[in-house]
Amino acid sequence: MTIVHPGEVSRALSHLPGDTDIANIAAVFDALGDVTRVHIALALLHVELCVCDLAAVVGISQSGVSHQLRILRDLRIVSYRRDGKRAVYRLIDDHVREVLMLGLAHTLESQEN
Amino acid sequence: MTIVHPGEVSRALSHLPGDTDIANIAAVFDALGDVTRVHIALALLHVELCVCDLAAVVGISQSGVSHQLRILRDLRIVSYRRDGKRAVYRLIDDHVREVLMLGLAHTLESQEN
DNA sequence: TGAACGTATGAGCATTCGTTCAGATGAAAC
DNA sequence: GTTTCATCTGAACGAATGCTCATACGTTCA
Repeated sequence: MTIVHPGEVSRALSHLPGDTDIANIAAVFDALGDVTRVHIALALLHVELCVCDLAAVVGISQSGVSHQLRILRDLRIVSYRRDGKRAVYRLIDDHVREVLMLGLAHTLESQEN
Repeated sequence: MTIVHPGEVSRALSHLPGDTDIANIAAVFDALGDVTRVHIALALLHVELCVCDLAAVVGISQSGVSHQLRILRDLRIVSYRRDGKRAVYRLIDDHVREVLMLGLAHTLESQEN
């Protein structure tokens, strides 16, 4: 396998993040790349919700939601506060909100053809 | 499993896209949620590249790149033009570029703590 | 303290995914 | 036509994923 356009290749390489950064970016998108997890994230776009309410919204077990929330927490997509026995989750910042809305916009656009 | 905050739940539900839309949004993020595919997409941020040059950049076989490009094509993340025997790929629009850069920004921010 | 409730975690299983290998398709040059 | 080269596709296999079940943790209230 040979390089056909060395100039373009080195231009591409020069703007490319390091392997660790690429892996982290992939991890963030992967976290949102699952129906259950985007469902959770979209549900949190405008309100905070506790785990059992999230389970009701997305329609899987409380345990399943908790497992997915761990992934979203680890990737700094959601955060939570304790309210007595409850854990109330929210999106971590407007940055995440923006990504979600771009994703939504992208799929709505794609439907037009 | 019971609903604890009916008001918040219905607020969440009222802003939620339909199941099909949610699945499509998840599919788009999932497409970018793989190291190889996001590597490809990031390589295309500023240049067009043919398949074999992409293989050189991301470091897997040309066949593997082609398989992943199919997924990115199907989800309207990349498009391509033919140049003789070659297929030259590019990001489909600035929308996608914006999503990628938000993802990059998010991971760079997360590193600060 | 002990019971009750919401949440988190670990194991196990079915399913999905990404890769390579081998071969097919299609375009250009002879 | 045939050869060559770049790309695409299908099969197959190991690795990773998401769910449920059962159980543990931690907080509240009696």
